[in-house]
Amino acid sequence: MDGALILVIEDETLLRENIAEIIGHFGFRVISVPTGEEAIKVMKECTPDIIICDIMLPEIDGYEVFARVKQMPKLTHTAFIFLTVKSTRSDTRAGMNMGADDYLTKPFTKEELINSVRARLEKLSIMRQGSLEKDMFVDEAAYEKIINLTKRERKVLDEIAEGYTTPQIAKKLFVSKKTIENHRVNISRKLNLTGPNSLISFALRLKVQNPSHHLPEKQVSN
Amino acid sequence: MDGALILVIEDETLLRENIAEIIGHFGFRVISVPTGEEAIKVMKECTPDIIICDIMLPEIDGYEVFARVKQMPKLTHTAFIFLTVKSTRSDTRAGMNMGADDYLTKPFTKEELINSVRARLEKLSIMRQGSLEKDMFVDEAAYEKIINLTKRERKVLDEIAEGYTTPQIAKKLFVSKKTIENHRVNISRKLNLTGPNSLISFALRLKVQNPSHHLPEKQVSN
DNA sequence: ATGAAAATGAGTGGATCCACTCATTGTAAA
DNA sequence: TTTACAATGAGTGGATCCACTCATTTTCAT
Repeated sequence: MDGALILVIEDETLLRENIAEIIGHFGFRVISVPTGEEAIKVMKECTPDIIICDIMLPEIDGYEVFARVKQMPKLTHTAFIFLTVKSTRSDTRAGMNMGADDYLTKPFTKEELINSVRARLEKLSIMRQGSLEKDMFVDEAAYEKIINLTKRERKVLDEIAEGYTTPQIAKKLFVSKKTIENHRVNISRKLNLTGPNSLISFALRLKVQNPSHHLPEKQVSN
Repeated sequence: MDGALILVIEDETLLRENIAEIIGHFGFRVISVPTGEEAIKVMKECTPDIIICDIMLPEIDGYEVFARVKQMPKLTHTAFIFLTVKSTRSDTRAGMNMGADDYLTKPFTKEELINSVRARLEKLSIMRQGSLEKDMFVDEAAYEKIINLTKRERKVLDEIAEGYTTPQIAKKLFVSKKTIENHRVNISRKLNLTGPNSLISFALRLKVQNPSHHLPEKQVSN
C-alpha cells in the first residue's frame, strides 16, 4: 500500500493545500479538488484507495458525494473519511451511519489525519489480501515458486486463471494440446501441486489475490 | 444479512443483557460474554459478522481483544465496534487508529446502537458481494439459481468449494462415487454450467464471495 | 559457436470429470 | 394413500486432466 491514491475534497483552498502537502509528504499520491462535481469526475477516471471529504461544499455536499460513491461498484473497497467542522454527536453519528469509515472533526492535527489514513490503508490491505486466508488447500510457499516458472509457463498459468481449458489455450497460443499438457505438468511439478483440479484452483486463487494486472513478470507478446 | 451474528463483549451484566435484547429484537443472532477470555473462545468456534466490545474489561481489555481479532485471518471481514465510556478525542482517535470500524461512547441510545450495527452490516454486505464483480466468466444469473438446489446438492457444492474431489466427497458423506457424480451433473445442469472445470470454478468463486458461513440455507447433518 | 535451457510435440496409461440413461428406495406433501 | 421428488446407485462413453518418458527444434548466454 505504498503508492496509495488519496482523493481530497475540500473547498477551503488553504486547508486543501495543507492536507495535500501533509499526505504527499508521507509518500502517498494525492488528488485534491474543491468541489463535489470535480470529485465525481475524478472518481470516474481513477479509483482512489481513500476519499477524504468535507461535508459543507458548494452545490453537491459531502453527503451527496458519499451517496454517489456508494453507487459506484468499483469503489466498494475505497475507504471514505469525513473531515468536517460539524462536530456534534448527532453529526458524527449521521456520518458514520451512512457507512463512512472514519469521521474527523476540525480542527485536527497532522498526526490525527495521517494516523487515520494509515489505519484505513492497513485495514484495506488486510481485507484485500486476506480474502481467502489460510484455510485453502494450496501450499502457501507455492507463491514464491512462481518466479521459477518460465515465460511460457507463466503465460499458460495466466490462461488457466482466466478459465480456459487445455484445448482452448492450445488454440489461443497456436500450439498443440500436447504442449499445453506438458506445460501444465511442469507447472504443477514446480509448484508442488498434486491431484485433479489443484492447478485450476491455484490459478483462480492467484487471480483473486491479483485481480487487475495478471501474473508477475510480463508475458510474451503472444 | 438477516441472520447476521453479533458478538457482544461487556462486563456490566445489566448493560450486556440490555444490548443483547436490543440487537436480538431487530432479528440478529447475538452471543454476549462478559470477558475477553470468553470472547476469544467464541471467536475460535464461530465467525461473527460484527463484534461490539467494551474497552475496560477485567484481565484482557478491549484493545487486547481487538489485537487478537486482527491476528485471526477468518475475521478479516468482521466489523469491530468499540462501545465504551472513554469518550475524549484522544480515546476515540486511538480506537479508530487501531482499525476499528466504529466507536460508540456511553451513554448511547438504542437508535445509535442499532444504526451503527446496520451501517456496518450494510457495508460488509456490499464489500463481500462486490468483490469480484463482472470480470469473471460464470453466468451471473446462476447465483439466483442456487436456491433451486436441494439440500444434498448444496452440501456437495459446499464440499467442492472446499477443494475436495469426487472420491473424497464420497468418502466424507458415506456414499458411492456414482452418487456424487450424479449430484455434480444435476448441479451443473441447474446452474447452466458446461465444460470441464466450470463447476469447481463456480464453487471457488462462490466461496470467495461468501467466506465465513458456507452456502445459503443450512445443510443436512451428515 | 557451442552448450544449457526453453519450447515444442508425441506415446502411454490411469484417474477424474462430464453427460446421458435407467432403476430403486425413501420421504414428505397433496 | 397416492403422487412427486429427493437421494441413492449403476452402466456407458467421451473428453479432459495428470504423470511419466522420450525426442526435436529454438533461443539465449557464455
